[in-house]
Amino acid sequence: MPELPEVETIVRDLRAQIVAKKINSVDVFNPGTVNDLKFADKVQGRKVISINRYGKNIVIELSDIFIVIHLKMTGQLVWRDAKQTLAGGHPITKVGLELPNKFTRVGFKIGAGKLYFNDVRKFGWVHLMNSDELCKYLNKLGVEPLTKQFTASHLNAIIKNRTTAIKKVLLDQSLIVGLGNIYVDEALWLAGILPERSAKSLTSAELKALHQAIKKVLKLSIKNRGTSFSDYRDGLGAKGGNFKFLKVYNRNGAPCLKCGTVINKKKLGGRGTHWCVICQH
DNA sequence: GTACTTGTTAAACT
DNA sequence: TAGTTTAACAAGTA
Repeated sequence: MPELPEVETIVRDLRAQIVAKKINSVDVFNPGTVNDLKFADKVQGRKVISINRYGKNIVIELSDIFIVIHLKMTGQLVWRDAKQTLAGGHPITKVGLELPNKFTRVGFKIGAGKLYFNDVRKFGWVHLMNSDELCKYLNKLGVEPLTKQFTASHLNAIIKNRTTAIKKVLLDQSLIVGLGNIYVDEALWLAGILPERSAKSLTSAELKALHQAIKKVLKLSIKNRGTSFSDYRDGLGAKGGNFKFLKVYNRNGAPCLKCGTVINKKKLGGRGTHWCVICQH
């Protein structure tokens, strides 16, 4: 699922393709994906000024308005150049990779290429916001974990009065942005902390370990261009390479990479949670 | 037919 | 009031 590393990868890919180019036309294939009946009319003819990531949100800045995109679980944002080639310039020869397809919800013609928003489950959205609406929306988000604002003491302030499970706190986008089910499990394994531990019960040493682990797992995945299980694709339609670097997520039944004990899986807060009974306390 | 997958939020709690 | 919990959303896959 697209979490911070995946969204960051997409934004970097697209930045090289769409900035300073004009949006020539827009096709809204699924009206429920957008928030404005005149979405296409309002976007067509404008130039892309910038594209940035805020948490798991993608913000495309136009002259006086913003396109805000959330991929939720199965959303994709894929660029196709005029030659309709895949990442690396390879021409599309495989059936099923043509775009738009039946899951394409919005299509943009930008410069000489096309940008497709695909989403199997229709959870994702493409919204138009003015600067006031964008500010109000972004103000609800918590700290970015890869900025210098995210210090160990900041993390301490977040967890110190919370009795709920540390995993749930880390998933709360109003506290810390960008972590989803994959990287929370990875960070807690790396820090040696049980996902169900009460947030406020963490010791000072555990807090520091967790702070470092969060940054480490996110940076590793960005380096590997994100984790692809099924739906995630980068901005050019290719899979990410971080799957084989995962230490616990989706490794239930396999040996722990620290101690060899079989990795467990159970539901916590309605989410599949993976952990090692020996290494995490 | 049923269980399962997850990011976010609204609503219902304590 | 603030923190916490749960259900709901959607739709394809196993």
